[in-house]
Amino acid sequence: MTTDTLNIRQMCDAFDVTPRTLRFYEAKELLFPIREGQRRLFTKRDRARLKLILRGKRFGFSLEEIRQLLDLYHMGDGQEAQLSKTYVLAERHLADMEAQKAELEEAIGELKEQMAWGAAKLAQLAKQKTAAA
Amino acid sequence: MTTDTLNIRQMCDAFDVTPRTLRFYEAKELLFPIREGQRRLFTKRDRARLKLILRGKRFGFSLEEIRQLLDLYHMGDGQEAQLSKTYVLAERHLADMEAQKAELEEAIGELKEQMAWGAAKLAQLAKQKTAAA
DNA sequence: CGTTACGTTTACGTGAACGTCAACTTTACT
DNA sequence: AGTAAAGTTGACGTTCACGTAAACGTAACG
Repeated sequence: MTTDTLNIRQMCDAFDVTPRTLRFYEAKELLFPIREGQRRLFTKRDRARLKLILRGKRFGFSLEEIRQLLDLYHMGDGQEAQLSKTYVLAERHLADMEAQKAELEEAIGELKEQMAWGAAKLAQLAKQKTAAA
Repeated sequence: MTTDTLNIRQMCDAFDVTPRTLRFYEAKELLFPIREGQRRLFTKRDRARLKLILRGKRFGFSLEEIRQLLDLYHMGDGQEAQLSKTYVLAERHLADMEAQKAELEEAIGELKEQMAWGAAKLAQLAKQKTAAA
């Protein structure tokens, strides 16, 4: 196997982000690449985290929210207090996502309705054109 | 029936936004309140649009994207060219939302897995405490 | 008629999430 | 040894989506 770590360019290509973004995420403590001399090397863990970061962004979470939530996916074998605190956060997060899913389904339904209406309107216009010919 | 329009304060209370936000949305041509003298009056149409705006925001769309999409829900009886252009945009929007829904379902699934793991860990810790007592 | 409440415009400020540029190292060739 | 490529650290700039403060209008109330 190759080194199992990616340099910044490989990481950027893999996730379609800029170096600036990765450095920024590191500064914000969302990623923790190891260093080889002065250069960053992104581990498997960083890749997993970045995937979650980008997903979180798509769902409209801020980086700060995401930072908190990342711990959910890295629930180490900490002490009970920390673990249960994290668990509570996860519950909230889950509820939020399920609410969003419901809203999304509603939105999709409504948009489809509108589109059906538009399609009908277009068909009607097409018919008029045919009749006129 | 009362006037069927809301002043800015009523509108803010109804949607939990600030006056600044409503004025900002008007400046960005997302809302078109009518004027009574110098004051804004928000119509039923504005309420429908604001609902869509806030929904769009929750799904991570920018205000500019939302502005374009708002026309989808107000597909007037325009001419065919405009109507079909709008329709195409709607198709893209729909595809985007369904992709997001899929991603969301995946995320929910993964989070649930993590939570199950965390719950097990917590149960285990509780058991240890019981045993120690 | 003053003032209080509500709204308005104008304008500058702010936090988040990067973009961009300059100056510098380090490694990799030739 | 020279130089190009890739990466690094500041540091300032930018866009979006508003917040916030100042100065003003106006309609109603005591």
